[in-house]
Amino acid sequence: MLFDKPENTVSAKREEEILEFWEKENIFKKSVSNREGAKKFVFFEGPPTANGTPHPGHVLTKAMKDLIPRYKTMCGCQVNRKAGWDTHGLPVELEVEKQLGLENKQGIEKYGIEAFIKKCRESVFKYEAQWREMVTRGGFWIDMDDPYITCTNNYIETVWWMLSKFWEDDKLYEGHKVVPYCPRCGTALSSHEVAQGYKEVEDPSVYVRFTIKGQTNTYFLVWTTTPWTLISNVALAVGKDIEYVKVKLNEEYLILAKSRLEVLGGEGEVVENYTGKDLLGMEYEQLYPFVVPQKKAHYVIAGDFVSTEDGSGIVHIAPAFGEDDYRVGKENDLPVIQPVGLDGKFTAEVTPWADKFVKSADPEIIKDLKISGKLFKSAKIKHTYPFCWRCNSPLLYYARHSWFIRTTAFKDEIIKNNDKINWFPEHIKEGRFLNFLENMIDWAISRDRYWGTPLPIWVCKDCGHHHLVNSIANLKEMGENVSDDIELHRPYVDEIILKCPKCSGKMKRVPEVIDCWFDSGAMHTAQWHYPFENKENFDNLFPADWICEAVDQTRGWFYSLLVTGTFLHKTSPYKNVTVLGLICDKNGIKMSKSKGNVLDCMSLFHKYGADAVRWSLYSGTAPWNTRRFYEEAISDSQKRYLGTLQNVYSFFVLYANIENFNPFKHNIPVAERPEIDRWIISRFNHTVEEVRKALDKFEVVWATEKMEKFVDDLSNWYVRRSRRRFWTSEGNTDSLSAFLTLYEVLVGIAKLTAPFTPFIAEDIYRNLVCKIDSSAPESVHLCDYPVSDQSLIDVELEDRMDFISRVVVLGRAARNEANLKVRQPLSEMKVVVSDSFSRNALKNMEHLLQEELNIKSVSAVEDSSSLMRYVAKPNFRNIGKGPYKGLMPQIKSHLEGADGNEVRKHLESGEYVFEIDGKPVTLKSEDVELQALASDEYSVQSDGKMSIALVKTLSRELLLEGFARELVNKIQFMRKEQGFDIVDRIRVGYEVCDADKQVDIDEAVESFGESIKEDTLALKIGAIDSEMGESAEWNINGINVKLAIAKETK
RNA sequence: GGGCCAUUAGCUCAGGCGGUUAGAGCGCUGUGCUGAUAACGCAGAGGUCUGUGGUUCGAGUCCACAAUGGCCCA
Repeated sequence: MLFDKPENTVSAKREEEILEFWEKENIFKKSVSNREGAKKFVFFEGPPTANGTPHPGHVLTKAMKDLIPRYKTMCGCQVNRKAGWDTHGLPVELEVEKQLGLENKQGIEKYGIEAFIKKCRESVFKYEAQWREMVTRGGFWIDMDDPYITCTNNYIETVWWMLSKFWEDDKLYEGHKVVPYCPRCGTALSSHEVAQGYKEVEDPSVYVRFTIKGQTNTYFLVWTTTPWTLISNVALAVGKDIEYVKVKLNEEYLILAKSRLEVLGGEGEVVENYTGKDLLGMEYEQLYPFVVPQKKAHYVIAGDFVSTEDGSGIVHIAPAFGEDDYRVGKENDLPVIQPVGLDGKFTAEVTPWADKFVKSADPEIIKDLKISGKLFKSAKIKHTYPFCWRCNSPLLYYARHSWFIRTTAFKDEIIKNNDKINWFPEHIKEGRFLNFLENMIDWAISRDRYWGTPLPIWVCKDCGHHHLVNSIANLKEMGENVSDDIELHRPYVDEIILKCPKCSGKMKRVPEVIDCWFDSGAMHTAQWHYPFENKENFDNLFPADWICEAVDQTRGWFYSLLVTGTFLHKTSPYKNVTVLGLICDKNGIKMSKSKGNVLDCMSLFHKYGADAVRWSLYSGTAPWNTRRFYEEAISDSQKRYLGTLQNVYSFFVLYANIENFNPFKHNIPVAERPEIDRWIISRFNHTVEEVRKALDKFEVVWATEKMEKFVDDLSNWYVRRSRRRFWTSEGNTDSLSAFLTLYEVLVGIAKLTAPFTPFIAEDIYRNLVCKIDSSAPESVHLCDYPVSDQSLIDVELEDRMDFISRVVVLGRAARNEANLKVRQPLSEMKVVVSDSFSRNALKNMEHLLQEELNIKSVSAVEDSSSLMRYVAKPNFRNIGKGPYKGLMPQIKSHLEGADGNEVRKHLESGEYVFEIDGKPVTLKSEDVELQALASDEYSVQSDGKMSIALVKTLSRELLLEGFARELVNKIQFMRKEQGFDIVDRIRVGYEVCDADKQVDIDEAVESFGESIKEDTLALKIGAIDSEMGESAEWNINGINVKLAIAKETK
């Protein structure tokens, strides 16, 4: 045996053997090192967090991130693939807190920061083994032995260096950020966490009088649901274009929005009208003067968020406790009054309520307002308010101290760089991403947490000088007793005291760590520990030619890369980016742990094979669309593509072994091979061209479509039609051509499919090539990607075959309609042809049609008027381009009314001329489409471009042959059913049940006995005898016949 | 509230330059093959291309508005 017999099914076992082979022979590493010195295709890996199990979404990402680098490698590029791990951040901390049963930051500090971050470090790689297993088993090639890891000293050192660049350029500053904050846990919550904790509650709803300066007895009427924030009030906001009124009510004057007059309960009298603009700048008296503002405060400003849906249309502004408040506060340079501690309690300055939790102070504040006469009205309101999902405390919006990167200072450059990126799909570029960039605010990069890259800023206790440490060397130089194995994490770096360069005082580090998005966004530089080492790597491998992640990275990684790249390297760190869509279940519901609809990838790999999972992710729909992912989709794609390919491959091996065919011993130039061989070779080269074109544009799904079509053509046309050529054992040229052709095409498709389905590709290649050619590369993944040979593409031949297969489709349809099964031979098919191309094609490929349709003769007829009736229609495409463009409707109705057969005759002899509104119109045959309608004598089919007619009449001869073919069919079935071996000889007994039909069957056996015997390996056909097995009654084209068979011992 | 995407056969999806019979796979019905066989082939039925307007000789495709669903941002 020259070739190994392939497994019948795509087995997981085969894939696992291939994995072992890759591992043992280091094929991945070789695929990279082989291309040393070649043009580089730069790929950046977006680092996943390994503190959870991999999800189908990750498999999709990995699959795409594997395909393109494999393709580019085979195209001759060197594609380094350094893996990465994102290791810092709140999710990791939360996981550990849960594991340790800790409930808040106090708990962590009690537990000990050092012990805590040790646990974090362990937890980060808790699922690494599972990730490795998924990545390896999926055939996703990436260098996991030398990954970049965001929590290593090297990585952190580069991040510090990058931060220093921002610092030196005054792009890193201190400020405040209003965050949803849980005072009990002492932590800010992410928007996702906040969304989990909304509840409907009853809160106070109070209207308060703010005394206007310089006007007696006149007040702004202000509404709030958080009375405790009134102490921090610094301004009132109105809508610029909203109408306001002054109302005289009893002895006082109140100002509020005109459309909110209902607040006054229908009382009072409007004495003056304003628009918001008129009120701007008006000053009022501070409500609670516990804290004296350091800047100008307590006047009216404009706010675009002011609405008149509730309240009074005048909004109280406390920048310390509201996002909008903070923003307008900054815009108007208002002070921030924040007499509330991180524990949510008032500080000592607020004498009456010091050390009281702010929300609990509300009733007392209301009481106090009432006593002082500031309260206009007080009630309760039901609304939704966020609570901590962990401890159920009401969240406070709280301005926390934070560090920012001044991204808005180079926003224009960022947007300019975005313009140079190729986005796939394109709409993200000008849509979602640009929208995000245009609404950019400064990037709050600090986090009041433990497990993260420490913000390397030290502050002098004495003179307040700030210093940003930009390297370990710098740390050692300025710090006291920095040990050589210092770990750049809390609490170790917290303990380091620097000597102040200004006053020699002691400097301590600020407590914050940084946002882990900065970590991952720094990878283009930090993965190399640049500039401390690997300068060359950085120079050669920046920027990336291509990156690819899911759509949720638009404001994540895609953004952080672009920001850091633009600032540091003045360019986008990536040139092309493919954005992947969401993974949903069969019902279009997003796959998520909480919904319990996540498919387990490893079991899918085991059940269907990684190739099948991969193909199902590449095909079907474009990668950026939302993708429904479910088992049937995988088994479908397995059957549709891999199963078909596997079948052809097994077929080849089966017969190549029987014939002992060795492709290296024969050489038949393609030009000398039969047409059908040249056809499939042409189709192959065409497919190569299209697949390359698609992949060069990252249009993955187009490539899969072309490949599926090709494999279908190969199996269901080429092999089907050529089957008999593989059965001969005589080694004639025709048979050898077939073997050579199928061999070459199979090896070609193995290479073509290698980046997509690397396992089956390797299997085919190793068996068909390495088995007999020791000089060939040991793996398909070390080969070059097929290049389409233009000289082997024969468009005319492909068109001709296309024409023939259309004739076949029509022929089969005609048979179906006339209820004539293919087993029943027919005498004649007429094909109506009007041009020399079809006439040639028909003549040329007559035998294909005869075999495929079981028809004795195929003839071309020029004139079909006796067969069918024609209806003429304009060829819109042609006419629309010509001078009669404007007359289309008239032409259409004329042609519909005309005698189609007449029109056809005219066209055949040149042109068809008629008049519309007295003007002549001349049409050529390409301007008109003719459609045929059926007639009775024939079974006629037409597809608009051509027509065929099957002669339905059966001669005695055809009828008998039909019986014979039917008998063969039943006998073969019985052979199989009774478990005979393929080579067993038999004798056949028959008995006709309908006496008057006896003669028909007898005659059929007489005339076609030899061919029946040949096909069924029968030695004799006669009456049923007693030694034969159980007889069975069959319907042989309407005649009931009993059949029995017995083994002949020779 | 803002941005973007989607809506095509019972289901999952193609439809690249606007051209008149809108395609594929699955499912369904019928049927074939039995020397690739626990497969597979073929045929048929099945569509007001979400709706309404518009541009055009011609719209699934371009434009406007609307509806429904999704993602993101507030």
